[in-house]
Amino acid sequence: MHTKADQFDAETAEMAEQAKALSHPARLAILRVLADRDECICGEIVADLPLAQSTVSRHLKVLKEAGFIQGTVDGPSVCYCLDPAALDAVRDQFGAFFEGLLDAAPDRAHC
Amino acid sequence: MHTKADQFDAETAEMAEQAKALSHPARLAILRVLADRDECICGEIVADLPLAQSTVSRHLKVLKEAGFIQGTVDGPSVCYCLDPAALDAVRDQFGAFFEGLLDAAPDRAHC
DNA sequence: GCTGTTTATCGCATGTATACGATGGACTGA
DNA sequence: TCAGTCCATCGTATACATGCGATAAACAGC
Repeated sequence: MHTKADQFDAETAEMAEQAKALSHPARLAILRVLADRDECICGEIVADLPLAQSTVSRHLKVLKEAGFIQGTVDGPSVCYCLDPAALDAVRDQFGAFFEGLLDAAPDRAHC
Repeated sequence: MHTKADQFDAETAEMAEQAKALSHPARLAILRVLADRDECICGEIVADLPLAQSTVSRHLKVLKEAGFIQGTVDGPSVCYCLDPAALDAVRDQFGAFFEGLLDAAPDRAHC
């Protein structure tokens, strides 16, 4: 067996999954490209990254499975866009997590 | 060669590293334990998690290398604590990242 | 010094992630 | 229909991640 993630609660597991989706620079770069450029054609993303087309496609799949982006077929090409609602939710979740840590931590510097 | 992370800018690479440190439920659980409990002895953390001592020690090392926690030797045991300054910085960095995405994205729903 | 406790590290096994080229399927336009 | 374009997936290779038991290193107390 490789991972024991099952033994943690669902919320924690979900957050870890989301962090994992953000844990590769190529995927962060893809998100930035989608936010910055006015188009979202897959081919343009590939052209912007120093990676092979098949590799970028794989990263796009990870981001899609994590819910960060959507992809719609547009004739021969595919249009990828950010999912603002999902990003908003994830931002709130991470924000709440860090707040929870920081609320309890600062007064406990016994180290 | 396995990763091409070198081909992305340092800021992106650093953020990916931090996300990777948060990408396992055991590590999120460790951070919560350190925030919630009034002690931070390694042995207590091990007792709280469904993992072997050696595995927890490995996760602690990852969190330490990412800067999220500090460990100080206290006699025979080791006292781990959150690093509030580091957590604050990471929270701001992630917050700014998501804000940057959301500022540009919402009006671009061509998908 | 010896012994027991505590934690880090090593060795090993297994599963996952990343990358690329090659292939295939879907669509467009001649 | 046929050729060309675009993208996803497959196959393969390699590196990393996770887990455990066993062992080592550091310390406390006797």
